[in-house]
Amino acid sequence: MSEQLTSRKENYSQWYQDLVMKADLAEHSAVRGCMVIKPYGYAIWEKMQQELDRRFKETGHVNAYFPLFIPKSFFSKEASHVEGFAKECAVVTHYRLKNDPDGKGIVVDEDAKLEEELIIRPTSETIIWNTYRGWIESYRDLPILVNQWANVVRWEMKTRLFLRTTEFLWQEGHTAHATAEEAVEETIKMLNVYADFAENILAIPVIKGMKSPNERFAGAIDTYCIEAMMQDGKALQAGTSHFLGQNFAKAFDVKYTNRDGKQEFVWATSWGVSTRLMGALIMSHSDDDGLVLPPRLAPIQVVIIPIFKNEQQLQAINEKVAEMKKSLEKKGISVKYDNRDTYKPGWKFAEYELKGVPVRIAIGPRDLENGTVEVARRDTKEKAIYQITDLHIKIENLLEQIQDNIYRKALDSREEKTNRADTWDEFNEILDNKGGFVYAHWDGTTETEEKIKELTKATIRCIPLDNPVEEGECIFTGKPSGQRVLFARAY
RNA sequence: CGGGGUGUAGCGUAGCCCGGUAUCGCGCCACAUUUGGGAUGUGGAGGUCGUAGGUUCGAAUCCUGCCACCCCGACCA
Repeated sequence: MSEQLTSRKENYSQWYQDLVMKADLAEHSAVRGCMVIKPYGYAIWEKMQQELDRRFKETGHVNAYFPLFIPKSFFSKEASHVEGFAKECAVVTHYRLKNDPDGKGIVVDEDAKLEEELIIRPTSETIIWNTYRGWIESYRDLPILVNQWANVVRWEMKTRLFLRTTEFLWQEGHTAHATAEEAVEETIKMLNVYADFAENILAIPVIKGMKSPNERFAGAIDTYCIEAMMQDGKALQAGTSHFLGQNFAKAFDVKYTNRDGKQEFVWATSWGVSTRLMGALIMSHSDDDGLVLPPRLAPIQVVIIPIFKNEQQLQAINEKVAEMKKSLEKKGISVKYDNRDTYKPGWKFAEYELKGVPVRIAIGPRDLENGTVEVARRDTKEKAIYQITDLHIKIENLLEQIQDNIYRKALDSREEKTNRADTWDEFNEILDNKGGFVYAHWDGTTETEEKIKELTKATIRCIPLDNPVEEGECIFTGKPSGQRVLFARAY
């Protein structure tokens, strides 16, 4: 069967790529490292946007938009920031093309060289803080709670559909506060928003934590993150929230006058999630038959497929389905009725499984006689016969059950892939044979962290927030440690 | 960016070593029979062989540059 995916067991990354393409989520474009997000993939991203945007607004944020281009000089104003991003910036140097004087084609017009090069934003802290300088004078102007939905460009060496592309879509929140306490509170608040979204909508369990100094965002005082575990035992950072201190305020001279009439630098946060979440979603739940979408995120929650031998039967089914569809939609359920006669039922079954539609309803002449339908759930592949009379209530419940089941399954899978290591040998043994998360003691130094990374490819994903205090010895150096940190090989 | 690989119809491929105008499967179109798990038969359409040059009477095939993608490293959300 030509439509089948490579199995996860056979080749996990091939499976991932097959799935992205065959489920019609995205494809490679003519531009290196850049993808085309196809309508079905974009519909899923739009659902993510809606859910996140609602949560941002509920927590007092507003949307705004800043330029794609950033003057080069802005980048050098915050030392560690430029260091972190300099190596992966796309630079605009000219503003005009002309016909090639030596023949056909078109060339850059060297006369149209920009006086100052423009950087295509890899992130917007610099342009935004340069702007905030003009917005903030008094404590009365604070806080500023702004989010931006945008595209950014990072010239990564190696790209992978959704997980790492040269251009990607994301949201970036940039807030300004009068006090450090308030900014820290904001940082944690947004981390919690992300965690809530990941667990309740995406059905992906995450571990909230703080990055080690080495893994911190360029320009941040503290970087918090949510970390998820994929089916192949690799970790994936699903979102970050940074406490930026006064670094950007100082770099861009953003001060406010406090109640005592004194000038103070403003405190900042930034936080973001990207289309990478699409990758997390796929690798958390999907199987060898295709995508598995949690109902709360699925653009199509229920697909109805008629089974008919002739036009007359189809007519009768159409009428029945119209009622069903209406009562389901009244419950807020998104329903697609696929009564095309150009594809056979079996083909459609496979197609919607590939696309991860949570519930499929099949209805044929037999059902019309009995007042029933066949209901199949995507997550477990189970089929059951339901009475049509109270179908909408049962489907509503079923969608919730599926949402829970998908989450629980992902959680079980993560637990199974979470281990503790007390010795260096044990640590290596777990990474090589099981993969997954490893809780282990670490002496707290960047040197040790880097050495471990070099030897095992495992990094400290985070220092979990709910970490118990536990005395122990660093698995690598044997030096004393006050708590375990979370290691894993990661995407 | 370093090492390895690939690029032939919408997709997957054979042919390349040893030069003579491209093979097969899926898909697509038409018709018929089908329709409760990816239908079958018959007929048909579809190709700048990634791209630009070079060698040659002749290039998918040999040579060079470039581009893209995949795998493994280094970098990262």
